[in-house]
Amino acid sequence: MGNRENGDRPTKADAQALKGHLDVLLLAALEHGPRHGYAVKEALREGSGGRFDLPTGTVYPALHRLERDGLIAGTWSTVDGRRRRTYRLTAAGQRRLHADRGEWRAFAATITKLLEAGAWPATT
Amino acid sequence: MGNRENGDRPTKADAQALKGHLDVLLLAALEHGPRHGYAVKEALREGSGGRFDLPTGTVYPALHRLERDGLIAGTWSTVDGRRRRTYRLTAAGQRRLHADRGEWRAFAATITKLLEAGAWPATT
DNA sequence: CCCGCATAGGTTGTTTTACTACCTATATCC
DNA sequence: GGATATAGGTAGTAAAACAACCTATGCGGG
Repeated sequence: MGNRENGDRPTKADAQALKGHLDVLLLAALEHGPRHGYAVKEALREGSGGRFDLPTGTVYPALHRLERDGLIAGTWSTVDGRRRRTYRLTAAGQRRLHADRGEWRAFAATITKLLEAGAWPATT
Repeated sequence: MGNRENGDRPTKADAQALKGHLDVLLLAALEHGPRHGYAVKEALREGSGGRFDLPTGTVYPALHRLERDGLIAGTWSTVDGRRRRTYRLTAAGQRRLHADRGEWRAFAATITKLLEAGAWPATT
């Protein structure tokens, strides 16, 4: 048995800061049309310039979670003998994406303000 | 006995998305002079417009972690009979702050690009 | 005088989340 | 025949933030 030495190879150890922000990215990846799981993973990698090169152990469970919560819907198909689960955004998923996008803007703006402008109350 | 019904009151349940980004905020709060733990917590709350009103169970362990890692240094003092642990940024902490600030910029820019501009590879 | 609140410091235990490390299987290129 | 890319997973671990507790002092209102 075989590819024990292979598995996944994340290489760019940078994506650990995603914590609460992975879901909104996955939803956004499906915004302009359905993709299958592996294609979502690849789109995230390419679209981020290699920054978010996530292992399958991160992407697949996250997609299962989103499907369980009714934000995306998946259907099985077979292409060239390979099983594919193609996901599309549900109406609830679109609403969540819209809301989370606003959340991200506010969140990022707040952190950026504190980090860049040094907008802290007086030290005394 | 007593204040069982009090404890902490986070009110704005918004800070759970901080995940990987709390440390850099705490370091930045100490950039322009030392503060004691409670003052760091309050500065974060006020400086964020109430967005990051973190419970003590989040702030104190995080400060302990930063101190353990040598990024901040704490000293005890007593003011009006109240114990205070005042923290200052170490040289290592300043370097980390500088590095993490750059990390945040890149991270935020990547997510914003994917969310706002829809910079995804073709769905096909 | 006592109560509650703000200040100041914790701790314990839970949950969520991403990651590491595995595993199966097919098609293609060398 | 072997490696790699594609395509799907799972199990177990580690970290981080949170909820819920706890102690203690000073001060203001009733």
